[in-house]
Amino acid sequence: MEGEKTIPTVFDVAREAGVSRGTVDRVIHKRGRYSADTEARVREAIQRLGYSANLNAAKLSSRKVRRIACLVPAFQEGEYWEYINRGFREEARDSGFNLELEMFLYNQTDVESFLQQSALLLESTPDGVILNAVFKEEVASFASVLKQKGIPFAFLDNKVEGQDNVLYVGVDSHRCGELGAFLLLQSDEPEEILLVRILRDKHHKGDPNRERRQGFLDYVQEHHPGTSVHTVFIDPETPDSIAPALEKFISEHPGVRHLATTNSRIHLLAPFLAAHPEIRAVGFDNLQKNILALREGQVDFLVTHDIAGTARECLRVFAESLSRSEPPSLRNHYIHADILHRLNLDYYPED
Amino acid sequence: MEGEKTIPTVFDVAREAGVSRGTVDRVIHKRGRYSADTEARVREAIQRLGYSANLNAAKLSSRKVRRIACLVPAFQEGEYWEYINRGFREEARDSGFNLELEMFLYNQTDVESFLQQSALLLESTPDGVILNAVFKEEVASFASVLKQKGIPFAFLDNKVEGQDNVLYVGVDSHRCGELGAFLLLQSDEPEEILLVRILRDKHHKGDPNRERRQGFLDYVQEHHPGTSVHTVFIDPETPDSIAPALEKFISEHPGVRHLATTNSRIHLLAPFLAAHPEIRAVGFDNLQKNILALREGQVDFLVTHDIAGTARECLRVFAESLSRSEPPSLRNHYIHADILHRLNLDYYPED
DNA sequence: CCTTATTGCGTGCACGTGAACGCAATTGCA
DNA sequence: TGCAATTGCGTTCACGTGCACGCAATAAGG
Repeated sequence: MEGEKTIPTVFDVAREAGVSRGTVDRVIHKRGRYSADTEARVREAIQRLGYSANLNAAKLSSRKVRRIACLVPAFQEGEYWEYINRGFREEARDSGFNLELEMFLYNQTDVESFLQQSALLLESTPDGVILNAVFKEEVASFASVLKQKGIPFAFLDNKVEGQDNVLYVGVDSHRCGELGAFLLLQSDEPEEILLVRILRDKHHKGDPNRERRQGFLDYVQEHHPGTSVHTVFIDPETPDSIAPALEKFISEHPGVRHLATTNSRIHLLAPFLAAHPEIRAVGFDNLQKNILALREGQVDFLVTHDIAGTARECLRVFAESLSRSEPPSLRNHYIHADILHRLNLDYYPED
Repeated sequence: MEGEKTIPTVFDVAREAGVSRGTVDRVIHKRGRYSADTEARVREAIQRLGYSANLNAAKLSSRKVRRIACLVPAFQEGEYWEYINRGFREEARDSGFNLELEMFLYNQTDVESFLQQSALLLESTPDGVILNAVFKEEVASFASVLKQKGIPFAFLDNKVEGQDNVLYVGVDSHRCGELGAFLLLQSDEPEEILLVRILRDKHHKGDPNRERRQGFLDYVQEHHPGTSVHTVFIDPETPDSIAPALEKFISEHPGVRHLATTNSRIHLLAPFLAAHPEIRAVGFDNLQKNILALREGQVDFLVTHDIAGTARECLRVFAESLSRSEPPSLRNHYIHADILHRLNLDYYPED
């Protein structure tokens, strides 16, 4: 009919700018060999036509292997970061671009290992980096190095402030913490609740869940000022000690009916919770074991997001921005937080 | 290194089957001009190599326009089906295939208009049909006609039973109804609750939310057997009469503290709910106006799914199956139901 | 001023698929 | 038997992009 505006191609841009297709391509990918004047004309033509590359054609054509380095915590089977890793692998496999992952895994409880892995990463000179900001200062200075070296990077799941124009993909952790607290307390007004912290080493430096926990505490303080939050530390390395420790706490505080964790391992408390059906429990993250605890009723709600899907999304957006040789159009790519309950977990992506 | 299995192409299949690339293509797309023997060899080669077409290349190459007819309820601005329509349009625009939508919109309250539109649809002989099953029997017989004519089709959001090997994309409505009831009641045990039904004509035949409402009622009956459900009908055409009608009900049943709707228009009750903060309210579907009521605290929870996103997903999967000239690999494509609350609505897809 | 880099630009191939075209062999029909 | 229609198959172009290559014009260096 009348609209029928056909999508512009490089050829249209070339014609509009009065140059050849190859020149347009060189400008777009900043591969040099063109004059400032030509660049201006080409960019203007791109603007005017509203051109953007056909991703299908780009993927089909791209023969170059892009090496993406992932600087994330090491993991054991079934842990949070294994899900992230799986998301990365899946996306790399069928993104259409030729992505090659190089994993640099550090120990979350050991700054030294982070520094070591980040040094190794620099040696391998990848085409791009995806990283998680566990150790705030160290990550910030590492980010500066990347920026200075001209290596594009993106934050997954955790960012450091003050890094502008950088992609971040992840949830609003503080808000998730609030949401967890809301779901735990809802219409109740308990005098005391229990926050279980599951840590290998309670004195180490990194704290990936700080914002989430802060959100939880902020919510309690604001909406339930009469409620006091007890904290119990448990060590995931000695699972047998968990139930006794909690039983001891409960015997000392028999009024407690509400429990939460702020990391991803509430499943470790499942045996204890099974023995205490009167305790309402809220946890985070859709690990398979957590889902199981939810399905069996030991946990009431999980606040989560599609972990592997988030990693995929992060790599996808990042790879697209690399293919355009330009920073991602969206700086902060916030992921929706899901409330998971026994009644809506069946079709949740890969539980 | 050793794995390095490269993804097989049509050429690999052709070599494996001892024929040319064109022959493989004709077999895959069932375009005739090949012997039964050849077909067998080609199919076996496809199996053996695990071949599946490169979607990027397919999209790039496909010049054919595919006409998809959508047989769905007519809508006004801001209504549920407008979101669906938007999802269709977006996906058609940037699916990469050359999709051309033809909308056949019928009046949900009028079987005749459905029959009329479905007749018009048949006349236009589309390449595929996406439809919603409002009038069960009529849809079932229409589906038979489509099957007999060899026109592929898919159900969105509502299906009729007994249609095998057909794509369905949507939520588990019964389960969503249960979830809504759970969220409404949670730890409470009220004597009576109010179910508001918003209908233009309470005697018409179609009932798109029957399963959802049934799920709601089933949950109440099973988990709160002491609770009685009152139903009030209101007419969306006369919004001024809504609040008075509900006030009247409340004055007659002063104990009611829980309210739900099972269609998508709880936003119509926002003024009433604003005047009754003591009433807990749960609704369905992330219409902008519903989101607003959630944000402002008149509604406590929405049970929903990404409406436009679901429509996109439906069209995407359907178009892919058309391009493969084969029924979709997954028959029932269930969509996860989301629990929406004031604290997790900010990053929900297009509210 | 001559030789060699460098700059600026155009051309051509490849990616994997869809689908039209063309050609030979076979079949159908009178 | 003769000629057209059909069947079975291979070849070729097009889709839009990335990127290597190649050629001319200019700049750099002796």
